[in-house]
Amino acid sequence: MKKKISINDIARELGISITTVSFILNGRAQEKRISENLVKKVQDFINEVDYKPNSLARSLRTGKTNIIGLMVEDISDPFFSTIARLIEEKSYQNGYKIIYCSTENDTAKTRELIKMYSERHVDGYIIVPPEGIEEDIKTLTASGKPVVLLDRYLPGIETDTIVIDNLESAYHATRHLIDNGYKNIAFVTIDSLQLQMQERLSGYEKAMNEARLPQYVKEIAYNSAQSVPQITAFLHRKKNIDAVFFATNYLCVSGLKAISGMGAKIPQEIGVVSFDDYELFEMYSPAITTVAQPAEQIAEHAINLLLTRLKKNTAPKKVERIVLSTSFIVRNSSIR
Amino acid sequence: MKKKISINDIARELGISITTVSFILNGRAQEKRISENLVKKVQDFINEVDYKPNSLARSLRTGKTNIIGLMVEDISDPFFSTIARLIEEKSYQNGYKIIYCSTENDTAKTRELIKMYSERHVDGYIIVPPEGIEEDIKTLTASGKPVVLLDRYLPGIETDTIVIDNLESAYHATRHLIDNGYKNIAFVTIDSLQLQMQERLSGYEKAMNEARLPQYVKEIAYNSAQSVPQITAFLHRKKNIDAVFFATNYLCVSGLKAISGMGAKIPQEIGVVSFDDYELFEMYSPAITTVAQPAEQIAEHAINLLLTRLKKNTAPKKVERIVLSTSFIVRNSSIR
DNA sequence: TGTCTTTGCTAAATCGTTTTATATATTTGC
DNA sequence: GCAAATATATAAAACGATTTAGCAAAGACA
Repeated sequence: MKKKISINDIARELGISITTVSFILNGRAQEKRISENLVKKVQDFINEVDYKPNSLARSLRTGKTNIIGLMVEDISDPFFSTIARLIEEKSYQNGYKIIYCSTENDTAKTRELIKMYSERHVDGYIIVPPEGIEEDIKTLTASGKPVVLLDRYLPGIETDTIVIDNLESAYHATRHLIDNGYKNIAFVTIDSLQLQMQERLSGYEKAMNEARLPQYVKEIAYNSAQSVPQITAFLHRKKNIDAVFFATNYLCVSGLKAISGMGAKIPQEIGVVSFDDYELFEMYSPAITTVAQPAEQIAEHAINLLLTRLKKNTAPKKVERIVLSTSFIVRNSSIR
Repeated sequence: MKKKISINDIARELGISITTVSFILNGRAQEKRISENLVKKVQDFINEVDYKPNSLARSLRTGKTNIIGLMVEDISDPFFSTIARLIEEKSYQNGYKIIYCSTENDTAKTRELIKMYSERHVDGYIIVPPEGIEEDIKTLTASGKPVVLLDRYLPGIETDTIVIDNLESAYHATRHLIDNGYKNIAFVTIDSLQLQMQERLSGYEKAMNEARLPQYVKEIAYNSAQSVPQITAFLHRKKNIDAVFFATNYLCVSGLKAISGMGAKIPQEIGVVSFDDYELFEMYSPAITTVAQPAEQIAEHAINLLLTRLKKNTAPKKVERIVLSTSFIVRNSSIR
């Protein structure tokens, strides 16, 4: 249990002041006209004893922690974990650490987590916001901390946001089913007022209206343990449905269980398309057609925006609102 | 950008000393004989202005951060993310926060991460250790920080460890294939000296030896992008193989791709069993038989052990070495 | 009345940094 | 040769908490 060495020890050991050591440590030696001789001596000593500044003390003094708080819906969801990994990597290269957590789309939990992050003095936030968190985000930005929102657009919040073109993507996916001859296409989504979900619905509606086809929308409670029986019941009730467009990957997983449980054949008896790609969809038989979000791009934009805000402490001149487009991956489940 | 309130502000505002405020804050009012009157006044004020102590300052002074560092192999692997979630939940209930990261089984990266955690002054560690990290772990425990190791046993390291019974589990899985009439059973594993992998191999060997059956072992490099073609080539070369036991879930995923690419029928032409359960295995056709690790138990034991060490700052009297047993989930892929 | 306890509170040191203001030599300019 | 400029380094005040040691007033006891 050896004692950690401090800047004081170094100064005492070398018979100089801690101010000098601090300046050298922070690369301000030249600016502060410390002789090269002394700089070398200090650096050598620091290397020798493997001294690392105490980050707590430093943060306490400077008010910066070099930590970014990342809040996604569910870190075990492949879509979000991919994004987290990419953001983490980029942050490290820029001297920032990431701490992440899952909101589970729970407003109260998210509120708690924001509070916790703020108590830990993170320098900036990247958040996939649940419903009803608007005020907390506002408080955050008002406190001067940069915030980048992902995946969802919150009307009335003046902060950088990165979303995908949900309406267009859903429209395209629905059209694909229509073009493959499906007529009674259902849209299975979650019971959420989140704008991105509404837009996916609008995309579906637009395509169906254009084609003058009947619409079947089923809403499932988020995180419901009953999603499989609920979807099964829905499909049983509407026997003429010949295709389903699932609004998220986990809904589709439940849907596949339901369809398989009913013994229906994909794609002959029922066509399937899902939002958000997933390894399972590629390996399932038949492979599932999906709308894939550009995870790399999302991560890239998010961290770049945040880093820009962190670098220049000036208030953002203009809020950025980035809309990315998705790619549509056609697999067997939607072709007949 | 309003200023945060400090303990100083409170003391000044109420015309008392910060010492008093601090005592009340830390629940030592009674012990320190602060009058109930004053306690109430201070607490009311604190609630009113929503004061939160600065955690950096507190940690700097106390040397405790109330943060646990969790390092798993890959946070996007369902096995590890499940464990992470469980550990996180339990920690919160005990006033500890978790920060986690993925080692990717990379020794150098892990070393970096340990250093980073140590610089952040985490109070304790839960680590899934890669190969060659023994010395770093020793340094850690020597520095007095409690460390709990998961999933892998490191010989010669005196610290609490939680593992599963790899040999017995692998033996059981192999026996299952033998009992189902498979004769030429291959074992596909990673090229790692990690003890848990060696034990899985031993379990396979033991069962095969007992049954006097020929052994086919294929090692794939960890994180190899070539795992699918490598497994394909292996199966092509050894045409008589009629079953494969995969040592990890990601190897099995690659294996399924290989088998599907070759057009072989599971389980008629080739039986499959995997270590580590995965949602994909349940949904695959046919569903894949697996050895499932007791994630809840692992998480529970890990956090309990660590919390015990953190509570009593006394040095551990005796290191705990917990061996948990797995459950074997029989699905279609291994029955004929 | 004088001493001893108890009650109720606080001053000041400390954790390990950064940063502002300042001190002391040494050079330069003229 | 003297003032001004420059080079080199430092003392001390923050940052916001915890904790040790101790002080004054009031009550208890003889």
